[in-house]
Amino acid sequence: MTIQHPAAYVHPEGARLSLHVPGSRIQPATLYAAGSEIYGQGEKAGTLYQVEFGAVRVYRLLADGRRQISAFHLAGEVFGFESDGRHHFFAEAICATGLQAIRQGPGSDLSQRLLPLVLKSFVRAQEHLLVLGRQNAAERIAAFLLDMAERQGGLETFELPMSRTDIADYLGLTIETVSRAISSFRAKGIIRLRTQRTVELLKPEALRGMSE
Amino acid sequence: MTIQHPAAYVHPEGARLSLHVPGSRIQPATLYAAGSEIYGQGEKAGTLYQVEFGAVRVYRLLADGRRQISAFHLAGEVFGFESDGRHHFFAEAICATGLQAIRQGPGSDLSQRLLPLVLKSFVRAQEHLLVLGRQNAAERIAAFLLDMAERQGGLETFELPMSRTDIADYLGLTIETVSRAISSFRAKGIIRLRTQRTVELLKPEALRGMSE
DNA sequence: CGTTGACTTGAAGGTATTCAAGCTTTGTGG
DNA sequence: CCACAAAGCTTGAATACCTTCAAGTCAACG
Repeated sequence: MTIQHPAAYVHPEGARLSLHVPGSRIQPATLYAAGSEIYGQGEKAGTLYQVEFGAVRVYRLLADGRRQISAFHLAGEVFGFESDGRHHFFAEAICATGLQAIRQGPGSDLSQRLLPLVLKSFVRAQEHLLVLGRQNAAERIAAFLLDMAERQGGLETFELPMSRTDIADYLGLTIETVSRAISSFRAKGIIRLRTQRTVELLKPEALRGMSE
Repeated sequence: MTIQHPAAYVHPEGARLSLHVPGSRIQPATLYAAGSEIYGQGEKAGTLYQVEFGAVRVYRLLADGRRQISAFHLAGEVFGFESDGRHHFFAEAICATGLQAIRQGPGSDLSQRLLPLVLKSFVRAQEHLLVLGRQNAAERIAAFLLDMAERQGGLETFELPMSRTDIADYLGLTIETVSRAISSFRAKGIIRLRTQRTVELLKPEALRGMSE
């Protein structure tokens, strides 16, 4: 309902960094600037990506510009799965993001390792269906904040790499409704905002009580 | 929002039929009566199912009874994927349904064949996110009817195996809203109902125009 | 310090829900 | 085979929640 497909920012397409993230293969990561496109709807698929750092949004558009973000991907997570050789979605870097490409050599035993990753993404999507289909605005925001906290190590203070507009398009709400729900949590002493995108969970139980 | 988890009907658990569906392995199918449970949340997973005939709903419940159906499965389709050995969802037969069990022998090359199936389910779930997050009631019903028609061979007349309540819980609406949208399509001459569950598409283009 | 984009807050309006009643279909027992 | 009951579906009216429209505040950056 909100945003036009943003024209890709200028970004160092193909720029390569040598990164040594612990536990990762020692390979160069590709850097994507904030807002740059990783792949687009209709493009040929076949490459998977693992997030080294930063954050990615995967989304789809309706003809009139309404946007649904189906998933955010944070450090460590793998995305880029498609079913018939073509991408059905767009993927963009939300902020400066390093990606490790995983080539799908045909006939490799990669599918053995891929299956659990795809299954995890699938279960996550299904659980998000419950949020979009059956939860109200406050419940959606509560579930979202808890999910973000958990995926960033479970600490009580964490960062939101994405804008309110992104959150709205992920949760099927408007930016105003997102803002109001967050303000309401703040007024009730459930959360505190160190900055607009730094959240501190003061009463996580209160959020858990809402999201189920 | 609607339904309590229905107590499983009496059903011939383990009853076996010899079916010879063309193209399928010649193995006995298990018959499930309307409303009977195939698996439940928390149960040990590991078995996949292919629908021989009938229809299945896969869903999740909130503590207060709100239900979200994440997918329907019709003849030919495979379901039962789970990510960590436990089912996160419930699966029930909607009507009398025959299922072919696919055992996941560990270490088999089954994952090679499974991957495309999981990917297809994943893409389907992601596309449903767009419907739940960004489409209004009429658009949801339009998309649903087109999807049902297509999955039953693309004919202009097809059956809805599920109740209005199931449709509502799949589309994130109430039963009344589903009924009103269908009535509205009927009043506009877009569809005709031979019976309450037999739909005839008079102007499929009109529906296509709504769902994107 | 001024401008731009992101975010917040307020008020009015709209779409879907809730509550309620009536209708249709299906199944069951007499 | 009919009558009745139960379930499923439809329709109407009032309400609620979220959206839309509008204005104002805050933060980042040149």
